[in-house]
Amino acid sequence: MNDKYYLTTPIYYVNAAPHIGHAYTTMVADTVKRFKRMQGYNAVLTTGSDEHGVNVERAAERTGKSPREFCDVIAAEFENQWRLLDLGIDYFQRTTSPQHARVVQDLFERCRKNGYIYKASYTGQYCIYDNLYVNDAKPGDPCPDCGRPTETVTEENFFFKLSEFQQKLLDLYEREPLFIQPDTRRNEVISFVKSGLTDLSITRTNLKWGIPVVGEAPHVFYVWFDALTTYMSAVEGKGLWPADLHLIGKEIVRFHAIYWPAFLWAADLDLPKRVFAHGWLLIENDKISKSRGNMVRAEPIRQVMGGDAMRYFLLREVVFGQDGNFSYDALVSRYNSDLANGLGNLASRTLSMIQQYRGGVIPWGGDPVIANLAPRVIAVVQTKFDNLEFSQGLAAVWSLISEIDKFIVERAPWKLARQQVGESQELDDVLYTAAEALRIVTALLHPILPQSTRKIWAQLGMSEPIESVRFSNFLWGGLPRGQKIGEIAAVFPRLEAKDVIPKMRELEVQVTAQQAALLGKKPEAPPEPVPETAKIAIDDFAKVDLRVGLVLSAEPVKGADKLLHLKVDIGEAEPRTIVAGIAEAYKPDQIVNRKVVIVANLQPRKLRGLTSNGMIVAASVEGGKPVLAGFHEDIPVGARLK
RNA sequence: GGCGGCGUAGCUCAGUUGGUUAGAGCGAGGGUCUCAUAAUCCCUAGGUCCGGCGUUCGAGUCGCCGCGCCGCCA
Repeated sequence: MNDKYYLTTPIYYVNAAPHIGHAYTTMVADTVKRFKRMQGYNAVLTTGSDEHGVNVERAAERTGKSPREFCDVIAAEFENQWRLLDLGIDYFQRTTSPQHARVVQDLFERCRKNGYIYKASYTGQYCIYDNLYVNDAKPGDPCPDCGRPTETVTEENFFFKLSEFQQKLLDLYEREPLFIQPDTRRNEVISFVKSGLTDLSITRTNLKWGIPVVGEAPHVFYVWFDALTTYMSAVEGKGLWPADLHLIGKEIVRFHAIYWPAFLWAADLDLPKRVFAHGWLLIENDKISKSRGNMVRAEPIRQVMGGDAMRYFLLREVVFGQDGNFSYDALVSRYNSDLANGLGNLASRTLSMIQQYRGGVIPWGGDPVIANLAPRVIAVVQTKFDNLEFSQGLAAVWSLISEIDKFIVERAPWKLARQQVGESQELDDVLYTAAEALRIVTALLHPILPQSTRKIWAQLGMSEPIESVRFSNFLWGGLPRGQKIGEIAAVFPRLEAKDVIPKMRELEVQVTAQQAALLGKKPEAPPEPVPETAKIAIDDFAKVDLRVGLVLSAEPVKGADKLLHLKVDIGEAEPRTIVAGIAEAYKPDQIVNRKVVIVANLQPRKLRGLTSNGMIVAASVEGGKPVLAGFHEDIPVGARLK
């Protein structure tokens, strides 16, 4: 088979540096590409950057660069991110490429020749940030999407006769249910189109940073006519159009499912086969946004846990098409339970038994149970991945891993090795079955885990590169007998959340600062690193004896600027001696006679020769002075906090 | 306000065209093996399937009403 499979990601707008949301789409695209290649397709992947528009002009101005220079920097940042993540990008198309401009102009001419373009005057409210006209808005109204003020625009535009395509679009959705997926998006699109389509303004005269309309200066193409066309211009003359799959985010469904097919029809060009809109990645159940300070980048995760860990998490944990939640906790937890304990440990135990019991040479044998199960899993994975149901496909692979682990325990090869010295067909059967199943699992996971499966493949001693595996000849028994295994090393070492998460957070701050500099933004205060504290049970809390205390006396501690020596009555026979690090915030007379909160069962500790029997509770922010906890209503000394 | 979707064990979710004791993974508790990354394997969770009414011999699974959340549109 030598059929082509052409897929795309959206082209990313260069007003922001790449974050995990961009990486998500692009990694999924890379996964699909690798999977399609395993099916024998000549799979080709395009991504790129959307570089025109007022926003970019303004952003460039802020950095003192020309728009072109500014775009060069940010586009390079995206390309570099994809290279670091080892994503198989075949074409990186920039809307500022001259070759792209030609294709856009050609598309326009075709539409015009066919009578779908006309000139008209337009006055309306327009949001320059979202590149959207705001229907029914009055001057001064805010943009319903971003809340920023809209601008009043009056100009002569070229319009596209979108209204003529209403029925044709509805017929398309009816005839090709897969054209726009998942179903919720499809329903939205259908109901939108049914409600009626108005013609679309596709040029601007008040914009300089864009592709000129030939012979119609000062008209310049405006966002969607320009941006969507990259999917074609990237592969112009390569025989790859139409695209087999456009992967997009749910926020741009309308443009891909309505505008794009209409443009292509108007120009007598072929339509893409399939548009799939995924959901948003939420961080702690919140939309990713700079203002919320919850930005997560791919780079810290890649550096600390590896790109494969991130890919696995996103494809397994998030149902593709729905919104999904990202958290470092969940990432580490998935990594340990599935990759380290599951796949990694299976590889480790299998290979090390072959090493110990058979001198590192894979014996010949078999077991019908696993041998029969494996082809079924291969079939399921193909179906699920074809439907972009990655989490379900992965669940199927892990069900096989679990069966293999079970099989190994039932047969107890370590016992066979002890009982039957030397040759033993039964032991050979178990070892071959485990190794062959590992080979199958490894190859199946290659689209998801390209780097680590390459390592396991080498440890199995396979001579052909894993990239050359094809489903067409991917059968049980393909592991050659007598093959010498490679050097064994843990592919997914267990990771401790408490070590790894702070490391990623630290890198996150660094990367954020670097990118801010790149975008010419003044270094903002680093987003408050919200410490992620582990959840505790109520019993844990009950261990802490918190009491209401009255400060009887306070005096400075000699030789210590920060410490106060306090006597605090907490309802016991004798007042407690407590040494507190609050001298910079409170003078002794400010604190005497105040009711405070005391940790009464803290281990005594010696400070500057004084023994402190407890701790005073205060709140503080990084670099700020402590503020004592207190009460608004009166409460007797000695009362317990619970 | 209109249209659509969702609400199932602590967490994340499966639950086909309505049918015997409602499932999986993770987490938690107990046990086992020892090849392995303190990994694996086995056992254990008794959850008003958002609430109410209805259709039916029988509803998590259909209908209506209500509550809550979300998406698209206005």
